[in-house]
Amino acid sequence: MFTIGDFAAFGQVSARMLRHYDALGLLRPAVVDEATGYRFYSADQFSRLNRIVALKHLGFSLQQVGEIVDAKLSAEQLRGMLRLRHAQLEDELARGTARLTSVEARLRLIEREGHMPTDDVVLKRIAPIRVAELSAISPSYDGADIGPVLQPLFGQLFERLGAAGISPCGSPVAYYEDAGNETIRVHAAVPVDTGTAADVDLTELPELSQAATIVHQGDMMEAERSMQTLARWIEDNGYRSHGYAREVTLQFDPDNPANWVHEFQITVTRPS
Amino acid sequence: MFTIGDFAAFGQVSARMLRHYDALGLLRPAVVDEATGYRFYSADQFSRLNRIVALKHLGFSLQQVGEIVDAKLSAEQLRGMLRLRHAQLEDELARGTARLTSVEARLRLIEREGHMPTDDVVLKRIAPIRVAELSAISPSYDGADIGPVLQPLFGQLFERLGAAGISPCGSPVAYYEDAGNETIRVHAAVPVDTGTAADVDLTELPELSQAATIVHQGDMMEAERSMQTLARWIEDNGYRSHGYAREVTLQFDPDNPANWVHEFQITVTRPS
DNA sequence: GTTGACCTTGACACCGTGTCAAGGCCGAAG
DNA sequence: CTTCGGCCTTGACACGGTGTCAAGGTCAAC
Repeated sequence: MFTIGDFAAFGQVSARMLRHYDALGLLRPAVVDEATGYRFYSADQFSRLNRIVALKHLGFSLQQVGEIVDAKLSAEQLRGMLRLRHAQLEDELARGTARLTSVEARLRLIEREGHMPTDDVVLKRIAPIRVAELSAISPSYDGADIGPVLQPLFGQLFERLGAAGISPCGSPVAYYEDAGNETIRVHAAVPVDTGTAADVDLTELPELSQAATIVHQGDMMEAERSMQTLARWIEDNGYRSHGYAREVTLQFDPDNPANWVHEFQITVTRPS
Repeated sequence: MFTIGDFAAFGQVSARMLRHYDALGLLRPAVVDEATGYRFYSADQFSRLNRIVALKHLGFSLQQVGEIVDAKLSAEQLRGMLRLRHAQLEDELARGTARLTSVEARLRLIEREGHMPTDDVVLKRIAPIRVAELSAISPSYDGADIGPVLQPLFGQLFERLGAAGISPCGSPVAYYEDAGNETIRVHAAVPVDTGTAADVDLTELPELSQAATIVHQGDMMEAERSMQTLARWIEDNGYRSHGYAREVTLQFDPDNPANWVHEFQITVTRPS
């Protein structure tokens, strides 16, 4: 017979946890002194304790451990739990390595530049969106060429939507497609949830299951800076960009481009 | 200006968390309507939110995130935190892969045997222990040879300790050393915390920084079964045993060996 | 003016574990 | 026999990040 302290010390668990397991019915002491409430454990309870510890060590919750050790599960169910856990662990590991590369990227960045960036890239999923849009051709990818095409396009779009009594339900989005001959097709889109108008295109922007995004503040003439940050992040963190890019207008001030706020979104994948 | 819901949706955070960040002072809304308490966020707060999200994603706690984004840290301190985090992550990863191999080992075991073992191996650290001991030579490693040597040795040991007025402060431990010519030296030891007696050896059993242990119930004649389980576990889980083994007697019943309980301990290392 | 979607605060829950406090029990030393 | 130190008891609170619920206020659209 062991007192709770001895049992705990030998079993490499805290007495607190043994009481907890008792409360959960996971591991009851062999004997409880009726008068004093003292718990006493027998030597052969070490094997149960070890089962619990081992399972906990695999990352099962105490509840799952309880189900497993009390053999409420068939071998088949057990296999199922283990396989599930296996999948979860692989997932965690993948996330863990991604974290690690991110931290390493940060370290490199700080070594290189002596400080941390103030604009931060985050990875997100972009849900599909129904939009109304107009498009046009721009002679090049240069910001100086795109702006003059895009601005009036948005102007027209809002005008036509207003005329049709449709109001946007989200922030305007611009995106681009290669149109050959060094030119690109510029799309000005705005989310709508319903309604239709003859003179705008209704379409659905597809989901971006993994997009690297960065918030750019200020004039689009300086967008290059943010795009570079984004590109470097993608490379440093072991992703590969997939070309498809969007710009979401979060704040627009016709009088002062310095107040503009955009989010750039680029789909990325992790080559493994 | 965004309401909390919009800001949350776009930033891929829950509104609950935005309120939480507000409470922590981590991200205060740009405007709070005095009359209604409504929070409003400005578009340029997305960059702060993104910094927070990105840092959280590296696994920093909200408190650490706060310190980092509020630039309370010098670049040097920042480097320090990142390096620390880097080390932690590597640790976690190592533990994660160990877990994964353990789960895989379990799966193999269950596929092989159709059920889970009831005796479970756990890895522990064994602290160094001061012991009083006697030793003798046994002709072989065979349990049938060792028992008859070990038993009287323990008898003598306890007798001499009793005579010296010393009482043990832990469970008896047996361990073995190769003594050449196929023979082994058998040690019978028992932990003591103080006192000395001329006719026993006082020594310290060294720490075992990583030992695979299993609890064996019953007669030592069947110890082989548990030892095999242990050996297989060690192999399946990617460790290598290091020869050095101990047997701790957790329960001893002179009348009925079926009631005996021992723990076997073998030092292991993880070759990587 | 009604309705439905959104906002507010405050609270409780999860889980595994540490820690603290107030008090009881036990064994050894005086 | 008393006292003391070390163990035991129960009960509580805390951590952290997040979900969820309830009760009530606000806002915009119809």
